[in-house]
Amino acid sequence: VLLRDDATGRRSGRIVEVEAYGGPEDAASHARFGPTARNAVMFGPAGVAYVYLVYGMYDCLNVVTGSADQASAVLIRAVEPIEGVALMRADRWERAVARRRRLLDTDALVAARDRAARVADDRLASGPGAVGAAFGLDRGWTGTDLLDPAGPLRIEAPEDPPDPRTIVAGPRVGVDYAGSTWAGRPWRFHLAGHRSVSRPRG
DNA sequence: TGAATGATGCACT
DNA sequence: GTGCATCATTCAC
Repeated sequence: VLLRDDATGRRSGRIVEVEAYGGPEDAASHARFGPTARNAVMFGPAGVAYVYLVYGMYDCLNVVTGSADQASAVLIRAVEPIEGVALMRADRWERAVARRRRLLDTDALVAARDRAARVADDRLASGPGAVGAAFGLDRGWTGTDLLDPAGPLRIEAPEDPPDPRTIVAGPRVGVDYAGSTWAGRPWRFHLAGHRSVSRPRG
């Protein structure tokens, strides 16, 4: 369960989709160029957040895993909202407006807001960029200890863990640039048929 | 129902 | 200068 609990309120959700990224040897990983200013936390202790900006507008949350020399991480790709749905929806909408501030006149804004309001609660955090938006995260959260039971952003074990047989493995999304060997590794994991998964058919 | 596309900031070569 | 661990919208069928 991913949980944000701070002055902004409390929001939580079940993690239903992730991707594993290896260290420098993994051609799809941000660690592939070795340590840099952006990925430095990947080369540190496990359990801390690594948030990066992708395509100039989406903040994506990773959990650093393994030892410092392994420099591996897990991308949180989708969450099923449990608490704080209204907060998630508000933050998501706020970002959508910021993203399109130059494009929309009043009528288009109203139409976009109506469409956004129709997005099902189940799908507010269905995708790595959507997780970042729903939980109000940005790169400033990089370095946060996600295992601190009193921290503002953390990961906890669910009371009802999923049956391992319902977990599906498949290739990672959007990493074709890494070449077939690495792009083909089945390192994306999601709950079979879950409504909050980013690509139910993937 | 699915493919194509534009938006947008920055890490990296 | 190139291209990205994405998403929402538009347009084709």
